[in-house]
Amino acid sequence: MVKRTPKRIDYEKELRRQGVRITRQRSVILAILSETEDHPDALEIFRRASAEDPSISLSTVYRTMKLLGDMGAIHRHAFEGGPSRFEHAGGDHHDHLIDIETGDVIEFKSDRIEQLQDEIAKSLGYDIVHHRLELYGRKRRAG
Amino acid sequence: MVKRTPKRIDYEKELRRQGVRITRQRSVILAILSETEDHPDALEIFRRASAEDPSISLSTVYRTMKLLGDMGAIHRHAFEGGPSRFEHAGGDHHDHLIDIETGDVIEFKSDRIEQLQDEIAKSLGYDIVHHRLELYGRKRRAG
DNA sequence: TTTGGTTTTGCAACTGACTGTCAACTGGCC
DNA sequence: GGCCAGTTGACAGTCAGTTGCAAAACCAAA
Repeated sequence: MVKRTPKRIDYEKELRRQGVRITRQRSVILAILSETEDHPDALEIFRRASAEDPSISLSTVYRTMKLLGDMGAIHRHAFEGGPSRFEHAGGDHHDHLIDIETGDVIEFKSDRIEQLQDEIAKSLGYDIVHHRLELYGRKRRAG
Repeated sequence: MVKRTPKRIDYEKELRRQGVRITRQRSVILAILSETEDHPDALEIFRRASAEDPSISLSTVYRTMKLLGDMGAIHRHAFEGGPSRFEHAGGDHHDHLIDIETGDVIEFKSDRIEQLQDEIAKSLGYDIVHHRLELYGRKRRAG
């Protein structure tokens, strides 16, 4: 497995090209998403956005996350027992290991697992459209 | 991968042994769970239970699912874009392939994938407590 | 078998995470 | 700068599930 390399993307240009109107609110949210390395939920994004622009509403955050999800600019993850968390879609595909004690999310990738998934789906007569692989674990105590 | 063998379990005795009071409602729900081969959600269980005992309430279904989940008698699956679905915990561990057109759930198992997951977690300094692997796919059109 | 004291239940009100409605506002092509 | 479809904030509504409470029901003990 391989840790993903951070990557700062210029969403605005690309989204504008796709006909998306870039409002002040969207601009603020996009900046937050492109800068963050973690996986914030809507409320956290709202909090960070409010610091930039106190007039922004939570509805707008939700609407924007939905829009960006549909445009493929971000990925939504519904980890167990919590609200959806988001990340920008810039990097290459990866899965997640969630620290059940801290909620931290670690990204990993395994071509071998992906390949096995394809084989399994094929043997059952299916084509995979997408998948979800999440490991929930606890940090090993040293010693 | 291997399809799981159906298995009818006597929950009542085991639960009673663990100090769980077996009420009329729980008995009905347990019978439904032990007989079904699919992955019903709370509302569907409620519907089936209502046929047995019209006085049963949806709250009781939810409460019972929570209790049985905590006792380890059933597994709860929160597949994408829908309510939790349940299955009895009798069989051996498996993952799920969800038909995105019909909602059908197919069970599969891959020791190789499990093994790779363990290796990945270990290499990241974690012990896996549990995991979630779901393939979302479309049936391949013959021809 | 009756009793008694927890537990559990049904109902209804509540919660969290969104989604929809609508009048007011505003990007961005002209 | 003007226009106007697209977007926003406020807030009501939805959906899945949880919770408070008085009444009912387990089931261990007598």
